[in-house]
Amino acid sequence: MAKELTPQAENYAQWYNDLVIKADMAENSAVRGSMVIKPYGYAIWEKMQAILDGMFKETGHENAYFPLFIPKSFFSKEASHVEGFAKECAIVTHYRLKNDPEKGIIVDPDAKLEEELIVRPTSETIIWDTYRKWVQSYRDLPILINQWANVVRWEMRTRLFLRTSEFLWQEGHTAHATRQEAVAEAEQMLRVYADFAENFMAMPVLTGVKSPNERFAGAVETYCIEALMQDGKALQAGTSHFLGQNFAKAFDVKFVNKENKQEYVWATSWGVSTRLIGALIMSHSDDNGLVLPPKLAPIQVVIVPIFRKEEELIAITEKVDGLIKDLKKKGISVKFDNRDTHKPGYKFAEWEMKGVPVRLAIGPRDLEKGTVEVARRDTLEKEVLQFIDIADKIENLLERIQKNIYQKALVFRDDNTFIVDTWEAFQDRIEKGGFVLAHWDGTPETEQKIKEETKATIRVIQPTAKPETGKCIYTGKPSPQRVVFAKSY
RNA sequence: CGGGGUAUAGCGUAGUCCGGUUAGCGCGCCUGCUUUGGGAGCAGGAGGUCGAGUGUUCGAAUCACUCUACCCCGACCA
Repeated sequence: MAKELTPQAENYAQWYNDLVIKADMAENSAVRGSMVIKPYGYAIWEKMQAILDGMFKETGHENAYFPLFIPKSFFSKEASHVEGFAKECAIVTHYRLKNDPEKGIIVDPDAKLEEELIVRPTSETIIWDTYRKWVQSYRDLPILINQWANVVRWEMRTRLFLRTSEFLWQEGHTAHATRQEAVAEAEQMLRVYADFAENFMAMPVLTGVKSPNERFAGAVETYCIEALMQDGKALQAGTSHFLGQNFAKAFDVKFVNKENKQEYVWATSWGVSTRLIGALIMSHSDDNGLVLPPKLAPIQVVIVPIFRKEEELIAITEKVDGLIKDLKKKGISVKFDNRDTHKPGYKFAEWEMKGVPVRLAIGPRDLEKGTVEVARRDTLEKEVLQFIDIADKIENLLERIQKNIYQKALVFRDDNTFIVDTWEAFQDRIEKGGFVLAHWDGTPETEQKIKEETKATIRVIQPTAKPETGKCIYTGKPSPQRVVFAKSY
């Protein structure tokens, strides 16, 4: 009973923390705000990486790697970019330590850097400084590059996966000859993210653009996918930015177009991070632990043998050997948990905590009857099935689980999306959580005031199929469309 | 950076107010036997510079001062 989670209903934040620790995904490290990602958590990240990486390559991108350190001066080149990141930068000032007879190891004051280095909070500056050298003609464009990297943002408060001082992510940085092409790229990558969120993470997302207040520092337009967590708070799960010519101008990246005229290059950047693991957890999991969508589960099927004697284990092993091969042939990852150091009940609880989608239990009784017990993690249902054709049945079940948890999350989101027309109803609804669709007069001032009074921000402005005019919830001024408000992570 | 709190074995904690033998308990860990279809039982065992430093005292986990780290609430944020 050592591994009980705080129930969600009692304290959602505590539940989340307990789960990350007890499912063995990550733990806090000796460095404030930085976590150790443990093998099981990292395996989930590797699955995400592999799928996203494939999608990026499918859309024509290549991977490259840029330095961790960025000269301080680079940051001052794009004004709003500096403003956005200045308050959360780690800075390298020295390059050597020395022994001090009194204080032990100290920073060698003689080893001060001429120019301090910033540990990258994002790589636009160093990348655009590099792109300058790569681009002369329209024939050099587009540049479609992604990098998998770690970045550092010195956050005041951190939470495992959701906000850590150092985090892993990917950042795409593209350069284009025209505005239209860059906008199309930013929109394309938003669709890639939405596709990944919905079809792999089984997490429904709203897509659209950010309000000016919430825009990325240096962007002309920020597109985002926005998900609703089980506690009614929104989570920004991925962003794609149309950067206009801001960085090209700041770093003087020009090209000669077909008409032999100098033009600044158009840019995009886009990223998702290990925060997605937090999103995954808070989309599907329950008081028994993690619930993973089959497409991202490091282990999709676990087989727990039930045995007293060595001979029984041998018989079971023989029985499941073919099944394991069949499943692997189908690309399904299987773990045969034949440890004799733990009892079946312990294993059941452990794999439940770790969110393995399908668990098979097989013991002497099953061997006699030619059956196997199949348990699914999402519904916690168990049934005894004939062993015949079991690999096909499991393959089918995994697909059903993937669909079911998406459907469940979708219903939850729809049940927690509200249309509100009065300020009183708005305040009340925001307090209770969920997405709130309301009219807004379009000004940053109003958004700011709403944030100050309710802590809610505009999460996303969705593209409008049918514009619905109305009056701003706060000022009563005319509004062209509803926007999505929520309290967020 | 403001406000509040905590620091005792791998983890969770009792003891601190009111100083006094060997710092107690649960989980986990190790050994043995019995167990194994939902987190096993019994028996034995190992494991502690009581966050760090200084002071008060015959004597400090306990009192005083200083420092450090972490947690919670705010402002900031993927």
